[in-house]
Amino acid sequence: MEFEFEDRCDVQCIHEENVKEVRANMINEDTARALADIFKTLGDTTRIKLLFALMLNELCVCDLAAVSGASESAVSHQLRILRNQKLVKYRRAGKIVYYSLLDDHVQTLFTQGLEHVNE
Amino acid sequence: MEFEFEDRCDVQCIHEENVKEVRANMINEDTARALADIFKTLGDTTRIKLLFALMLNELCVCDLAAVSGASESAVSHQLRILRNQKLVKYRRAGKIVYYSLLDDHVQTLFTQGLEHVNE
DNA sequence: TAAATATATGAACGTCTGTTCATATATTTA
DNA sequence: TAAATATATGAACAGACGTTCATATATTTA
Repeated sequence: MEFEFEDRCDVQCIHEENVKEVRANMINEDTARALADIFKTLGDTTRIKLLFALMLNELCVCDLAAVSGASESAVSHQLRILRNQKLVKYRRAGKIVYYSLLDDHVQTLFTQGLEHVNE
Repeated sequence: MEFEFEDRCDVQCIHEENVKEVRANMINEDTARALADIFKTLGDTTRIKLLFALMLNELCVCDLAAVSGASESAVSHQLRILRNQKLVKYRRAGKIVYYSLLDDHVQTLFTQGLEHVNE
């Protein structure tokens, strides 16, 4: 009884038609989260620099630290995040690990992002 | 004296040629930050849902709360962030404020992002 | 096999972020 | 003008995040 009308919205201003239609075509929870996760990964200055550097060349962790200005430990931590998001791949050559972009999605996203910035 | 050799890197593994070339073409600090800021803005599930809903229709705050599942207050806070990043615009009609996408950059970025997700 | 080197990782710490709750503002309606 | 409605905003709080420092792992070299 307490929640007899729980399915009725107490807000008056809703445009039912619009809401109904949007709801029917709405992005689902998982997709929204996956999308947010990629953008979240791209939403950090250090990672932006790492990815931008890798757009120019395959580089080892030391090199990445040098060009990004972050410590090697910080870079290593961030590279793990980029690996988990399947944004970079790596190959080991002795003691050294070389990182590179996994595909060209990053390039495309950067270009689109910069287009938004430059306006 | 203390920092007599401060410009010499104590790391041995650096590939000088690569680093030099990458440094010369590196993204600058401000651009990296601006880029990170957009992606950071897109890196939240609630904001993803709001933007996705607005891709489908112009909507008021109440409607956005209804379709996103967030409270009206939370939506209002997030809309401010989207406004600041110039991702959405709004028009007032009496008591009601209608929001819509400012341009189609969001659409493009979403599409690219989803392409990365679906692989 | 021991030392050196390159990278990775866990814990700790301060900062940032998103939500909630209370309240303020703006507009309409009675 | 007072009450109601739609939205906005500030403070507070919990949780997430990025860095640092110490340490572990992997590989090479002596």
